[in-house]
Amino acid sequence: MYIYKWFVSSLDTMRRSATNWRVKILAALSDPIRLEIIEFLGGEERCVCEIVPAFGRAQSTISKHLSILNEAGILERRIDGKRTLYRVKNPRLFDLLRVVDSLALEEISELKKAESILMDCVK
Amino acid sequence: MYIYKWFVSSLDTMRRSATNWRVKILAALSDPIRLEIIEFLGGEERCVCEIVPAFGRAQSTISKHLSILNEAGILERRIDGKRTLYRVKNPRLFDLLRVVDSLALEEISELKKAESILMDCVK
DNA sequence: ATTTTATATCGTCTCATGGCGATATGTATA
DNA sequence: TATACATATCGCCATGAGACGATATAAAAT
Repeated sequence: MYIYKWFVSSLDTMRRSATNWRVKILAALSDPIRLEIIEFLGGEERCVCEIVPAFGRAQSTISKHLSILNEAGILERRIDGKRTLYRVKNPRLFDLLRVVDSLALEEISELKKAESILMDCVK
Repeated sequence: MYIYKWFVSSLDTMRRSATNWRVKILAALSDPIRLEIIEFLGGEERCVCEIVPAFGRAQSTISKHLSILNEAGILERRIDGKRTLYRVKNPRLFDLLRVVDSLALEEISELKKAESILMDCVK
């Protein structure tokens, strides 16, 4: 039953093109809580019981975010007894986030420059 | 009027944290059409009148996608006469997409492997 | 000055997503 | 076996995003 479900869903996923996978990964990353979960994990493996209290959200909410990251192949899930542990699957992800950061910082500094020019005009 | 509007909106944007900028950039990228627009542009500068017919969507739809990419700081807009030209602002973006690709390809090959194992079991 | 062309914006519809409490599932403990 | 614990899933609501036709704006051509 479980295996069947997984098999069907993975076959379904196979049918998606590489572009759709890219979208899936990027969509999984485009949420503030999910980005913070990734930062919270860093290189460590942590159980849900550690992650949930670190964010002021319902357990079901965090669980769903973790599932989204897991299904996008960003996190890896490991079950140990009654606990579930997550970790960032591929450290390349941090390279990706660093590039995003550099783009974001550039954008912010550009806006700051524009703002100060406008401020001078107003004076 | 226009400058005022832009000023207010940029101040508003300034208030967003770096994390929100990251989310904005990633959200702008997490759409198949927008990714294809970026690929279509490549390193070139193209006008909307070239982009619209390349996708089977309404002009208003493409225009909105271009605005989203522009507001996220991914594309740059230049007006020339009655035409509007767009280009990818920062070539680093392509580095980012290449990293996403490598993550996606890894995921796909992992699924293919799992699929073939399951197929063998079924035989 | 009117019309045509190029693009952005608006209003509306529908569908997807995030949030939460409640419930299900599965493991450990008493 | 009953109970507590850890986590995932379900059902619902509210909000947001994408699609599109219609309209607005603004430059170019007539």
